[in-house]
Amino acid sequence: MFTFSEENYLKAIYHLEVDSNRGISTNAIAKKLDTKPSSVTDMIQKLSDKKVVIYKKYQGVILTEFGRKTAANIVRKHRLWEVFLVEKLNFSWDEVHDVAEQLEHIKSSKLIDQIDAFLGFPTHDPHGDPIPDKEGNLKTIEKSLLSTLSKNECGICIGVNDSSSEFLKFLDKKGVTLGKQITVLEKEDFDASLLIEIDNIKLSISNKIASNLYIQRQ
Amino acid sequence: MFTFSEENYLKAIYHLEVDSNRGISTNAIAKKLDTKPSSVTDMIQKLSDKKVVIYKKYQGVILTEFGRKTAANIVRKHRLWEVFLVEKLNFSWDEVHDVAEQLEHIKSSKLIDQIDAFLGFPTHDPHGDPIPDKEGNLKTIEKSLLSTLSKNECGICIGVNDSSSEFLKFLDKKGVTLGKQITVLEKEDFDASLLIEIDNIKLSISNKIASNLYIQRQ
DNA sequence: TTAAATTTTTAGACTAAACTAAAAATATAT
DNA sequence: ATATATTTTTAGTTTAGTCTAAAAATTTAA
Repeated sequence: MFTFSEENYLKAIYHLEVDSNRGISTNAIAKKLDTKPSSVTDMIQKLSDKKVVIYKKYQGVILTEFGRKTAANIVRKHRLWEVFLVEKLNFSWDEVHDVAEQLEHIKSSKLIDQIDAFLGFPTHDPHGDPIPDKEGNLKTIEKSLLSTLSKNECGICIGVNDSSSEFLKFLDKKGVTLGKQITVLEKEDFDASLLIEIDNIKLSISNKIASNLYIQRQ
Repeated sequence: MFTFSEENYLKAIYHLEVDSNRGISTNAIAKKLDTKPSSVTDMIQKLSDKKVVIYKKYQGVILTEFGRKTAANIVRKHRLWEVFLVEKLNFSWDEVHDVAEQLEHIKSSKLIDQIDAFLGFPTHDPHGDPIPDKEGNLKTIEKSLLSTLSKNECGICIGVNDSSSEFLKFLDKKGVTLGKQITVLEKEDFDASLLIEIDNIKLSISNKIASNLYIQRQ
């Protein structure tokens, strides 16, 4: 069994491993968790004792298979709770994160299995991120950044890259939500902004926005 | 804001105050929380600094108004989660306690308000205990122990005194659940056991059982 | 390839929440 | 009313998780 703190470290390492094939540095973990590198070194020692990471001094850490599964399970709980909050309790997608950060640490396999079933076994959370299955595997779907679509291409909004509250609120305001069909009408050479159509409404969006929205091409 | 540990102390004191009109002793709290009296003294100092209890050395503690409301709110969360687990996630009434002990510490007023609404604003938990409202008030209903009913009296099962897993499983096995109508057919002088009727089935139960079941007289 | 910059670890300290053992206060019983 | 028993508090440790400051290792750059 792991403490809340240990679980948070595992989750951070899990997320950092996604876009890195080398050991995860002490500094990177410290930045992610907003703590000090010396604290990370201490905790890593403990996680190593518990066989969830492999650690050699100055070499960074990688998750063991056991560690990866444990971390995936925490992510699974986080994302299932997010779906629950949005689908059943009328939370908006920018409100769910802090509460899910707490709920992900509740220990009860029956609880999370029942939540899973209650929600109809969802595969993705309200930000479009995939939900790991019980074994820690996740099926990814083909996704492209909106900014990579060419003129006249269209697709379905399936997720966000930046899930900050500000960005999500902005999207809500513009009527951009998961499942919406988006067509690229124009691409502006000058500033790389896009003119898109969504729900028969034309909308001009900056490249920054377009680089943070995932689309499934059609 | 309170730590999990502080919240558990508050809840223990709140429950102990129900059947006591004097200060709650260090020993009583230690027994309730399965800890040592010296640990209780330490924690009480801290709770006193935080203005949730009034404490004089060797005199026990009482909750302040603020403390009482804080504690009632934790109990409110615990009981609402219990209802949720039973009504929505198919938990049986003997499985909910441990999970609710964890869920009661989740900090989000929106979450608990939405759960409340989602459940249709229930007034009692699956063991028949009343759910405090947002202000910490609870409306009690007229309840009697089954053992106090006379021959030929009847009533509705509305709660339990002992909510141990063993007792609740026993009741399930015998078909005794909340809302069931129970009629006392016979009272045995010899051992104070009862012959009752429930769902047209006759059942003989010991005095110990009858002293742990709450009934609303009809 | 050596000096400078960066990263990482070590050492020592702090806080929260628990513990044990012993001292102090209070309650009880003859 | 005093001795005994019980309860409560104090004093000193322990562990988890964090911190700062300084030392050590590694990386980068001239």
